[in-house]
Amino acid sequence: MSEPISGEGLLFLTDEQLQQGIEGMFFAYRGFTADPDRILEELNRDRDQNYGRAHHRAVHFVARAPGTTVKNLLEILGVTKQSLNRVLRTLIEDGLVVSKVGGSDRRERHLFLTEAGADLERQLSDVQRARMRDAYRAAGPEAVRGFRQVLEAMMDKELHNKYGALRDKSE
Amino acid sequence: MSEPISGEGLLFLTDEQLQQGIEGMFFAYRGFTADPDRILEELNRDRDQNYGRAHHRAVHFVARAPGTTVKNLLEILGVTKQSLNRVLRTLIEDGLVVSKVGGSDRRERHLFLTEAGADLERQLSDVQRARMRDAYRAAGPEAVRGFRQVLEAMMDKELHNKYGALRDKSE
DNA sequence: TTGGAATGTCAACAAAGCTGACTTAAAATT
DNA sequence: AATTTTAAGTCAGCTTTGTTGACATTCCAA
Repeated sequence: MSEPISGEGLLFLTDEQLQQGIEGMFFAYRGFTADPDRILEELNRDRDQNYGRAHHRAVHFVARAPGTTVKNLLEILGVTKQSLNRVLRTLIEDGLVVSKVGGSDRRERHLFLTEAGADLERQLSDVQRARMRDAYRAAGPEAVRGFRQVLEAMMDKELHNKYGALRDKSE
Repeated sequence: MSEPISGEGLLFLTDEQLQQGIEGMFFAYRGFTADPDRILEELNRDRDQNYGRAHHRAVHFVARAPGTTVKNLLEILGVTKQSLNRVLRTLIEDGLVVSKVGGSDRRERHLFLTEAGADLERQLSDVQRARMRDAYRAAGPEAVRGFRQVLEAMMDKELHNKYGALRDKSE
């Protein structure tokens, strides 16, 4: 208890320390989603179709990997096609996303943001990045490296790969 | 792009770096909840009342702060009392949680886990801690410190306080 | 004794996940 | 050429977990 972390790279982790990490994730994730949630809520005033986190995620990843297929998006988001389809349908109906038939494989649909879609994405992304930037700055560069390392180690292996792929190609 | 992070404590953060942090949070949170989710899903086979993440969270914080009041739990979880009540009711009906009238203030209900409740909590908590432990070990002690710092900086201020209080007292 | 706080309950609803069954079109395989 | 597989989409129905709003009860405190 007196020396929870050794200097040799070997970790003596108490349950209390792990517990704090768990709760840290819980509270931090709340903060992480709070700002975009607020924007969406305001945007939903006097509208018919309400957008939520699911829409945010879809728009985010379409912005991130323009031309991505529905199948790819399904794998990244980890939801059923029925669930994603409901979200995509409203986004397409509202003119935020367009779906184009694939060139080489015409079964596929490639997804892109419209101007309006990109606008919304920017709004959501701006506040989320701002919070991330503030947190990074408050914690410092060394902490940021550590943060990234722990996050990567916490992901599922397969997701980790999809995440890696996302950082390279976008088609 | 060539020197994204300076050595002087001043951060030059590209949007790409922040974006990666955002996606890191998204994927890591999925990993973070995956194991307890799986246990609950298995447990839900051949049962009537299904438990989900909301039940996990309730049980977690009751275990963490035995005797906590409903009001306190509401603040920590950030949901409405109706939503929490539905979860607590099933946990109480199933004999996982007991609610005791407060001693000093008899309006309050103090919550405790029963033996069975503590058993479930331990199951869920074990796998979650195991993942956290593995991630911490893989990343190393320096990274863990950084991770914690960034998480704390990412929380909302009020939540940060509740989180801090949780680390001290449990009543 | 009256007002307000803490708790709980009922009803209704919405977002976002799920399963299962099915269609259409295109591609791949046999 | 015929069959099977894959990608996408749809319909129906269900669950969990969140939301409002209205209301009752209990009981502390001014």
